[in-house]
Amino acid sequence: MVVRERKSAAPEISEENTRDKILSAAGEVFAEQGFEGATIRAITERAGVNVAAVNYHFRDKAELYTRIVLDACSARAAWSDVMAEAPNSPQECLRSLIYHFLEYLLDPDRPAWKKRLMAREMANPTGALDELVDKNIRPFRNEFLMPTLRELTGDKLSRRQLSLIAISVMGQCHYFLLGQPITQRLHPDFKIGRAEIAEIAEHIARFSLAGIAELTRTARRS
Amino acid sequence: MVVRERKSAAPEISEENTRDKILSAAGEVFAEQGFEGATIRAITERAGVNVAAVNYHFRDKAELYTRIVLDACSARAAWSDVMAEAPNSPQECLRSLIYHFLEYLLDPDRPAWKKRLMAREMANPTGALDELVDKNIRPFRNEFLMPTLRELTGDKLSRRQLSLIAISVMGQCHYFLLGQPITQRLHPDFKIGRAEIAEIAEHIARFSLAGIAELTRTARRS
Amino acid sequence: MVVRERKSAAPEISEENTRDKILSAAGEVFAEQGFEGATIRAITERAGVNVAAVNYHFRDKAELYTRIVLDACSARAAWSDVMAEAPNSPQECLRSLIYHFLEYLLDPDRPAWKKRLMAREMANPTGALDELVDKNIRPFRNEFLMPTLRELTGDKLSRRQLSLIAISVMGQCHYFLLGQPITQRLHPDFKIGRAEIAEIAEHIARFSLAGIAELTRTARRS
Amino acid sequence: MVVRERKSAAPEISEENTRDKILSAAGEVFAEQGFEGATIRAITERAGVNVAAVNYHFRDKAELYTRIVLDACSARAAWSDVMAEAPNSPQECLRSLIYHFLEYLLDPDRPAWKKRLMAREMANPTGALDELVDKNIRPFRNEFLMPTLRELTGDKLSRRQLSLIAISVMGQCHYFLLGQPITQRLHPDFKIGRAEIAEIAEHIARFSLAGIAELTRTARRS
DNA sequence: AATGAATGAGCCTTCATTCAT
DNA sequence: GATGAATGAAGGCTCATTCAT
Repeated sequence: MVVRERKSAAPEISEENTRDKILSAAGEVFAEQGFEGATIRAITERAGVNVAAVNYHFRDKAELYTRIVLDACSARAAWSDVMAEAPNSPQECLRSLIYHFLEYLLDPDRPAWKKRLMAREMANPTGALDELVDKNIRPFRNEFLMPTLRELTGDKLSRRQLSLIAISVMGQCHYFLLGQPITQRLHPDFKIGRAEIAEIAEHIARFSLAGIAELTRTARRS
Repeated sequence: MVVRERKSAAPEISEENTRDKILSAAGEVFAEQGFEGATIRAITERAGVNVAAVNYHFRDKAELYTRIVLDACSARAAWSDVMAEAPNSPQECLRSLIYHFLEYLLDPDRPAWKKRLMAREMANPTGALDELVDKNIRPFRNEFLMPTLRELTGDKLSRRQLSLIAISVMGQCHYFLLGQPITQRLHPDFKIGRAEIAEIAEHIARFSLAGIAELTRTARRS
Repeated sequence: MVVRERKSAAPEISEENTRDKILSAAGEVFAEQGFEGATIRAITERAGVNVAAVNYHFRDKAELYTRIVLDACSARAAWSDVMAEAPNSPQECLRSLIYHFLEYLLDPDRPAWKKRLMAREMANPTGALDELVDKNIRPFRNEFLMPTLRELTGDKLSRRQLSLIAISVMGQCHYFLLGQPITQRLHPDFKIGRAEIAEIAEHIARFSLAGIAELTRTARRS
Repeated sequence: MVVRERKSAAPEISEENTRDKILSAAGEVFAEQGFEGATIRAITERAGVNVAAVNYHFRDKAELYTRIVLDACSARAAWSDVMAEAPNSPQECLRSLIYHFLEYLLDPDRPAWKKRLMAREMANPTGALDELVDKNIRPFRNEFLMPTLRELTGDKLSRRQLSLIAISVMGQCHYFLLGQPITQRLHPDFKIGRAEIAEIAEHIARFSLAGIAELTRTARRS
């Protein structure tokens, strides 16, 4: 379809090579259609390359998919860097954690298909999820969220209760990504931009801090 | 379309008719493989019936899928019936709502594939989600959850704030279904039985009531 | 779509490429079985190529059929070229027209299946007939036959009468193609070769010129 | 679809039985779609009967088709009856023959699908044509048309020439049936009712009588 | 006589992949 | 590195037919 003519002897720098063109196109298509629904032809056509190119550059359709999902789900930066300037108070710390976790999930600067793909992978794991959890989610929980929660609750709560609280916090955040098909239907005019992320983070933080405080208070009584 | 009455004198328990055999088999296959991944042949083979049977009893692969998803996602009873014995205090009412919503999502008596399928459809909508939201989710939110939240907060909060609270509540619940692939990886020994549903519901209720109270209190001050 | 150039040094005569193999085979099969009766498998098997080849080179079974029918029905050359050396007298002109029209329909050098296919399409239109009429039949009638008839009749006859005469002339010719199943049964030993075409054309010409003259004469009297 | 209730104990006379309903419906469907294109389901649905009824009353789809084609192609009455009042002059006789042959082919009182089916069978014989030719066409030609032509031409013409004349006459007539797809495209507003049949017959008669006379005259000279 | 359910064969099409260049 | 052509394996669906009632 799209014929490209090489006119200059010197290879043009701005011209994406076939491999990259495939990666971009495949990300969108996989995000829209899922692994089974996407076809190699749809990908190569959108990329403007030959059908055989996928099998040439990547071994497989599956191989290409894995490569793309892993890239889409990898964190921007290590949590420790993001959290560097975290304030002293555990309340502020949780607020910051929630904000950055939300931003990790919903960052409007990231191409939409990456978020879509991550949501897809979370609901329907194909193997990339293990790596995603190991590299991003579990460190966030174990090294940042849980310590903060412990600090907030003293040693009043059992591990089980702490876990439930962690789930409550992360669940509220994740829901904005995973539950999007539902929330979009319930609130059709609810858009998520940079401002909304801040608003939502503030809401979740206050909501959760109150819940944590309450659970801690009642635990003290028992 | 196809109405069937069993009039045979001897009640044959183990004998299913073709239509039902297809429904059972298709549910599992769709849950395992998704709509695109499932093949009619896989379904009919597992059901032990002819390939053409799907086309005869249901019009389409898509029609069969829709029928199954809607059935898998439909609430056992109308929310109004479930809520009949709801107590007077709005706090208890919210507690009850959360419990029943969680039970709707996680009911251990339901075959596992139904929950899997519901999660799949929510993360990866195919058209059946619209009906699912219209019939189950939206009524729950608009006719039960929101009124209770309004009662709990008086008229102190804006619609936006109420919506965020509703999302926080539903998000915590939904996360136990949608986020299962993640929670299973984070807490490998976390099983969800009848007892856990009660425990989780109680946790979410207390956590959320505190959050609601706090947001209401701070709103009053302004 | 698919442009192909043979650049190989050795002119391989017997080797056809896949596309051409399909065209040959499909022509015969369609002529024998009709569009509905023919199966892609029958075509590809006879062509000795893969089933998917039809879909690759032509989009559809329907597309392939259309392509073949249009090719089978297209005149060897434009009528204007054929008529270049037409003589001056309108009588001779009509004679020539009839001959060339008959030759277009019955040309013994054309593979028999092309004629069969043309007859089939004329009796059982599938959409290709529209184009066939527009490109071949209507120009012949409007630009060549009708002017000649007008010249032969002066302005003595109404449009309706001229149309009927045109139908009489074309009907006699067409009948040798369309009515072949009947004429073969009535005259089993009636073969149509190059000589017969000339004989038939001469017959139709003399028969028709007399009819035209008679109709013109009686019209003059009124 | 169409549920029919038997209310009266006595079988109603006006109610077509299943067999007849199939015959009516099948005629139309076969005429529209051809043998291969028609489906048993289309027929039984139009007839308002069960799918299995065709195989029950007729053995086959093929059997049903044959039955219908034979019926559609059978002549209304024997030619000898139709020709009873034929006038003495051979000219008038030919005129009458042409009219009745045209009427046989185009009779507006006959359901349109019968004509369509006959045309289909003539262009694309499936076996019923043999009987059609034997019973209707050949007798017309041999016992009525040829004798009249012989009378008109004396013994001036060879058998071959007489045959060609017969073909010219019958071809003009047949073309109004077989060539309808073409004539409709060339003359979109050309309808064939009872009046047109008379007009066409008169035209063909005068046209042909002149042709015959001319061929006879020139033959005499040689 | 008539029917709803069920069947197996087969059709068109599409897909991921490979081959020759 | 990159491509157009070609392939075999299914896949969804439809069809004529038969079975049990």
